[in-house]
Amino acid sequence: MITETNKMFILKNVKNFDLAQTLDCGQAFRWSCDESGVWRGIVEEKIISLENAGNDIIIRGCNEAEFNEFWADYFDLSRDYGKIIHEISDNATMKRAAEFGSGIRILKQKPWEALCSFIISQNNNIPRIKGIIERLCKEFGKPKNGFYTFPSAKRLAALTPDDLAPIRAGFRAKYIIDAARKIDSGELDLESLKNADYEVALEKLMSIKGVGPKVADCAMLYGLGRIDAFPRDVWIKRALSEFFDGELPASALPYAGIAQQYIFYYIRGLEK
DNA sequence: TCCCAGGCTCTCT
DNA sequence: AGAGAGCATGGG
Repeated sequence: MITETNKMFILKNVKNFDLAQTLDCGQAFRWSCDESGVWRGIVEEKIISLENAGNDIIIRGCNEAEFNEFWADYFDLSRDYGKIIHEISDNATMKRAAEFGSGIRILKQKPWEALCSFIISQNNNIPRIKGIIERLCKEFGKPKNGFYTFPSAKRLAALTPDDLAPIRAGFRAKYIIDAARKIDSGELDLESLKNADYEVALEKLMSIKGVGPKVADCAMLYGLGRIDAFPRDVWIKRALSEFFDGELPASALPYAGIAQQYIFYYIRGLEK
C-alpha cells in the first residue's frame, strides 16, 4: 500500500532552522522527537516528519510541492532570521540570547490551536501543558494515522466544562469552553485579528474568560503571525528586570515577538 | 511535604 | 488603580 509517508525530499541549505530549538522552545506543545532525532507532528490533518542533516532537512510525509504549499509558511521559511539576529545584536545580552537560539523560527500555528493551547498554559508548567493538550486531542480530536487532530472550536463549543474532566485541565476548563463558544458563534473572528490594530486585537481576545494580556499576546504571536506581540510571562519579566533594565532594547522592538522567544529560550537554558 | 508553573479573576482597599 | 488571595493539578 502506498501511503503519503512514502513521500520524501530534502530541503537544501536551510539557515536558522534547528528542529529541536524550534519545536521544543515552548511555542508549540504537540511535536515529538524519537531517539534518532526525527521530529513528527500534525497540523490540521497533515502529518510530517523532519530531520536535521547538516545544512539540510530531510522531509517525509509530503512532496516538495505540498511542502511549499503549506509547510513553508508554517515554518516561516520566507523570513530572514539571520538579518534579524544581526539587527538586534547591538545589545550584548540580546546578541547572546539570539545566538544561543539562532535555530529558532516562530511557527505560524493555527489560530484556534494557539489560543486554546495558551489558555491551558496559564499558571502551568510545560510538561503538564503537553499532557493536557494530548488528552484534549485524544478525547475530542479525530484519529489520523496514529495522530489526533486538534479539536475544532465547534466541537468543543458543544461541550460543557464538566465534559472536559478527563483532560484534567483544572480551572482552565471553563475558559476553554468560553473561548470555543465565542469562536464558534462568530462573536470572535480570529482571522480578522491578523491585520487588526494591536490594541483592538488585544481587547477582542481579552473578552474571552481566562484570557489576559499574556495569553492574548501568545495567541497573536504564535497563532496570528504577529511578531509585534510580546508575551510577558514570569520568565520574561524576570529576564527583563535582570538583564534589560525592564524593557526591550530599541533595536529589538520591530521584532519583539521573536526577541521574546530568544530570551525565553535563553534564560530557561541557563537554568539547566 | 512544599513550592511553583509561559496568569487570570475576583475582592478588598 | 493597585494589591493579594484563590484557583486545579501535578512535576520536581
